[in-house]
Amino acid sequence: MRILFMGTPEFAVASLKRLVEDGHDICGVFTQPDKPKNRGHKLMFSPVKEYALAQNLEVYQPLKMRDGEALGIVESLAPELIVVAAYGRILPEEILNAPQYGSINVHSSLLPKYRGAAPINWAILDGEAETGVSIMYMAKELDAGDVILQKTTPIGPDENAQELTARLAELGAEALSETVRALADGTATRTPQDGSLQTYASMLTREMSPVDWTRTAHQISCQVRGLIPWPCATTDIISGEAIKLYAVTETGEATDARPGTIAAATKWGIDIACGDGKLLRITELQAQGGKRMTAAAYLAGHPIQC
RNA sequence: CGCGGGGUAGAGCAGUUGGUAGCUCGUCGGGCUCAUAACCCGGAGGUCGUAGGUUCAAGUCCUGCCCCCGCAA
Repeated sequence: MRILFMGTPEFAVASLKRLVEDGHDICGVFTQPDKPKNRGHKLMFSPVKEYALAQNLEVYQPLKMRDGEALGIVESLAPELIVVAAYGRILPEEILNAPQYGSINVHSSLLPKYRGAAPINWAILDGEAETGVSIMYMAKELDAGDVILQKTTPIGPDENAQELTARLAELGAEALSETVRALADGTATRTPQDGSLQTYASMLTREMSPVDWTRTAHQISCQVRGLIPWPCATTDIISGEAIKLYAVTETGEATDARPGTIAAATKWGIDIACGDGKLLRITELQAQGGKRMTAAAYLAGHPIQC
């Protein structure tokens, strides 16, 4: 099939890669304009652009979607289908409806739950037991289109958002592959979303970082895992300054220590008392100016007396 | 030239007013123990990121470069 792909971050690369490997004719790739990133304001290509260039695909980076230029490109490319995966822009209906098969989106949640910008993170933050991917038609309203195919996967007890994102990228690519095949066969179905069940996954912010140790060990674990790799959960009870928490485990051990106090600091990690009287063990962290390291390594240079 | 922090033993850190480097862990050897990522004793291991400069003397002051981290985007 002749497909126009739109996507930006690493998550989208898996889907584009799968379409290429499935032998589809990728007539063009839309991705966000190069922006000054990182220190020194270096101009960085998006992961999708890097991959597309390596595959000798035509890359387009329109600044605006509604000034007619983008539509002009779409019409000239004449795709049979548009596939969008984390493109990061709202597309006007003229573009969505241009291809004969329409436009479909790879979304990393089980719609109608977690519409919006950070579905993977919120699934973990909320302590969901499972999540998944949805392939749906794109509608005017964000992430509200009819669903074609969904795939479900359990969330591991120690899995963080970064790891889950990588898995869902693959799962999404798989679902996308099947969907495109079904569309071509004419066997694809479409199921309207039950709007009454929708939830919204808003963007993450720094304000979500500080850990409130009066919450339960499990809730805090979800917070830590859900905010990886950004903005990360932080706490200042270890050194007085904000330290990012990268990995924790629920030991299940009970403690009578006051929430937010360090119960133990060993080579296995730093155990902190939580609001439900259980211990949460910090196993990986990052101090200011430092690199991410194990709790044991941190303790070697920052002895804690408790 | 966006802002700031940092590069010292395998890892994490300290290093005072400039006088040839210490700590914790690991590692190696020995001991103890039914046993232990436990404990005791002993040892090895560093051209202090790199290139110059100032100085009788620089990890410690000055300059260029490389790399890392955070913020911001």
